[in-house]
Amino acid sequence: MTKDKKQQLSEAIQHNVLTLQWAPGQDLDESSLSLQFGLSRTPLREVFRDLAGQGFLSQKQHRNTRVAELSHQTLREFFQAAPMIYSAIMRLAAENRTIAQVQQLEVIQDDFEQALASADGQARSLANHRFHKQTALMANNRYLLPSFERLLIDHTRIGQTFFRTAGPDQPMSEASDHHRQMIAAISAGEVARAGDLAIEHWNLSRAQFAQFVMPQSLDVNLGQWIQGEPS
Amino acid sequence: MTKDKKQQLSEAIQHNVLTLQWAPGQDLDESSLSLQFGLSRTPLREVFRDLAGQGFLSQKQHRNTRVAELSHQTLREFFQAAPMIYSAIMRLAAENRTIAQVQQLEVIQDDFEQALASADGQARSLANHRFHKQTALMANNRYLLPSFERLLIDHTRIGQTFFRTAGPDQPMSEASDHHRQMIAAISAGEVARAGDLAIEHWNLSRAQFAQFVMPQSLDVNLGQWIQGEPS
DNA sequence: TGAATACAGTTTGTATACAAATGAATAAAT
DNA sequence: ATTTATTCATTTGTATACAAACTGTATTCA
Repeated sequence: MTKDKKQQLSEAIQHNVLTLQWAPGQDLDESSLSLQFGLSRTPLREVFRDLAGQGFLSQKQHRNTRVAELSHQTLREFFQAAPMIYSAIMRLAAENRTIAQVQQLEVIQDDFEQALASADGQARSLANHRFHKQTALMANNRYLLPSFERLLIDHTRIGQTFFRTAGPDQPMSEASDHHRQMIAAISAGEVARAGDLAIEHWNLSRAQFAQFVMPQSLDVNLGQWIQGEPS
Repeated sequence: MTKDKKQQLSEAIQHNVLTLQWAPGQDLDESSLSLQFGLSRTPLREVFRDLAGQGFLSQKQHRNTRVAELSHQTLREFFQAAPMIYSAIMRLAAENRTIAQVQQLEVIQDDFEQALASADGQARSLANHRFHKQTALMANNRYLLPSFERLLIDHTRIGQTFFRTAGPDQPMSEASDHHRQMIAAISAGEVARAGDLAIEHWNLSRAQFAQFVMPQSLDVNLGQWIQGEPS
């Protein structure tokens, strides 16, 4: 019944990164974490390496592992890639979904709506994360997955502010509406419709990004990227 | 003067995987490799983990590390993702390239043409690999990169047969032509043109893939069909 | 005979001790 | 006073011994 310690550690780190409880660029301490989780440094470092490979952490030779940065350069790259990848994932999900996966997605969406009703920003954001992660699972494409997951990590981190501050009003319920429509399109195998919904959903997200305040207090006008280009 | 052993090991593994000297699905032996490279198992396993994260190797809990598989399912996913990603990378390369990078790309292309003139299939294939890897570097997008690199790994592995068997005739010189046109488009910052060239180049590649006729019904490792030589 | 199980050998995973590298603080020099 | 060396404490990287898990073979029992 005892869960795998490495798994626990990995999930804890992911949670802390996604919720911004660990700030972008923040240093991690091997010895304190290994003490905390009852693991020696060897397996701990393997978890670090995995998570660095997935985009949660970043590592440099002979330097301490840290939470992956979120710079203005990062955001620029984000906007260049996100619409295309999100749309592709949604189209493939509509193409390759199984019935069991659709049912699972509906359960996750129920959780998301419950979270929206609550005041818990982290719960909202993480539920949203899980929704999109499930669509990626349904897309079932090992080549697209790593890029999508990286985008989703940073999307979730940036969206934190939005989910934390906003009440369950207009834009929130609109996002939830989109999710419901996505489920319908995926379930019906409407590929083009699913792809269009991804774009639509994405355009809604753009508004959230404007509220994001850079942790390292870089005085960047996010608007310039948001107004920017589609592609 | 002594190069980094881990780096050497990593490059050797990548080389063996890309050239099919190690067949897809083939088991790796930790102790023999650690002996061979004068490294203990700890750093060796870290290299394994990195390369598994990049798509060269695959790992499962309590099972030996192996060369990443190439199944019929893999190929299906490959065809779903490749044109879009290749095209996006090429467009971004045209958008973000620096002069130094273009010059570097020209050097790589010279190498490629030299390799085509030779009879060395591995050299041809690896030179082609380096060309496309350089375009990905120029695209300068951390989100797209991991997906592109995974595609390129398998593209190179599948293309091996083509580069090994064909002489420097029609399709080969056509590929080289494409490369030259890509350099021109990227250098001139012609984004749309670069994206179109990627699609065109990709359509040429499809012909190469046709040489690999697999039994559609069997989800077998491609490796056993590919490998022609001992050792 | 055949299935299940127990055992042994091999391989993977973890802990820990030690080596190498880094960065900060201090001392020396121009 | 600023720059350049030097030292030392801290942190990262590696080697190795040991523990846990898997695989194949042999043995037992129906």
